[in-house]
Parts: sequence; C-alpha cells; structure tokens
Amino acid sequence: MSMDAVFRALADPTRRQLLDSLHIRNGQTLNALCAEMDMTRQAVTKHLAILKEANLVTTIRKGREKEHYLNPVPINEIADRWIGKFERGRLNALGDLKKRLERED
Amino acid sequence: MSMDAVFRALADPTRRQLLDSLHIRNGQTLNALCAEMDMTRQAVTKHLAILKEANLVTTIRKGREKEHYLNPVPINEIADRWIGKFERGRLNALGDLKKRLERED
DNA sequence: TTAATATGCAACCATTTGGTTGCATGTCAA
DNA sequence: TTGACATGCAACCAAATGGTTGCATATTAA
Repeated sequence: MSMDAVFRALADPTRRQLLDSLHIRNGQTLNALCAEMDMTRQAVTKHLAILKEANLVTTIRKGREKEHYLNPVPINEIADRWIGKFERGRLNALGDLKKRLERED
Repeated sequence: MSMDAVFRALADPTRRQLLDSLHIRNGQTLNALCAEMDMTRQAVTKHLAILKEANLVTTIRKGREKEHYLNPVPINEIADRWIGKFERGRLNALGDLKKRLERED
C-alpha cells in the first residue's frame, strides 16, 4: 500500500532485475531466481522479502518449493499517482527552464 | 543518464518532497527549499546534489543565491522504458496469478 | 528410512546513507 | 567598508543496507 515501500524496493538494481526475471518467466522458485543472481540464496531471499513488503511480489508455497509471482499493480499506481503529475507539467517546466537559461546569457 | 541514479534519487521521501515542492513552485532558492524541510540546510544540499546527479534538478547561480529547477525528463524516461514494460503485462500477470491461486485450493 | 534438496532464520560485518556541527567563502546592502 | 546573508565544504556519527556464514527445518526421492 505504501508508495514509499515501492519506491524503496525499486531503488536497488538487484531487485529490479528480479522483477525483470519474473516478468520474463512468472512463478519461478527461489532456487530458479537465485541461478541468475550473482549472490547467495540468502541475499536473494532478503531482496524478495523487500519486494513482497512492497506488494510487488506474491509467493505460493508448493511443497518444499516456493513460487514467486510478479504483481505489477503497485508499479502502475506509482505511474498514475506520482509520475503522471510530473508528466503533465513536462513541457511547461522545460519551457520555464529554457527561458531562464536564455535570460542568463 | 543512468536510470539507476534516478531510481536511487526517487527512493528517498525527502527528495520526492523536494521534487514536489519544485513542481509547485519552480526555481526556488536553496533557502526557500530549506524552509519547508525539517532538517539543516546542509542536509537539504546533499539531497539536492543527489537529485542533480540524477539530472532531476538543474541549478542556476544568481548572485549569492542558487535557483533550482525541476527536470521531469528522467522521470518520463523511467515511465517509458521501464514502467511501461510492466504495464503491458499487467492483465496477463494478474490472470496467471489468479489461475495459480485457484488451482491452489 | 535415509539422504538429498529447498527453504528459513539468526548472527555478524563492511559500506552506504542521512543527518549533524563547525567553519570558510562569496555577495549584497547599509 | 563592514556586517549580514546565502551558500560551500569537511569531519564526524548513528542507523540502515546489502551482503556473508552457519545451522535448522521441512519435504521429496532413492
């Protein structure tokens, strides 16, 4: 729910890589995800916990394995609620800056 | 240029607040920006340096003051290049998860 | 049943982060 | 010219971060 958790989760390149990996192949087990990462399984587990906290990943226990699923909803919420705000002001902001820079010379 | 710097810059709530503040009123001086923040000027300076590194903020020296301008381009680049990817897979991913969850019961 | 496999958990560690204080420098105004 | 004001810079600090190792537990397969 908290946008802060999502931003924080997306800040780390390893975690974005995990999301990418799940985007390519959804439902991977912890071991499968670890195979692509250059770190210990325990480190990957911690990253996945942070992604789960941000509600970007959901897990399902399957026997002794654990499948991981991508939930893109929080990413879209950020896009809608936060990024959209700056997108609307894009051209105006650039125009203002340009004017200022020209006046500077 | 580096998307990583942008993600990292956006991860901190104080920095997002600074961007919000500049979005409301562009071209604010360091002192003006500090007035809204609950920390020392030096701390704000550090945050602004990180935003500048991510190319999210540009500055212009005006005498003894420094004006800060929002540059929304990197935010839009993230939206286009990275977020868009997950947006497209949104419905499918949710569908997959639902199927899995139903099969689980 | 027993061994291998998949994951969980905790302690520990180095580095980064986000903040502070103190002082230096440059510019404007009286 | 001199004092006030806006910013810059460096040292320092506590806490968070990202990683490790070691061991425990649960499930599957031989």
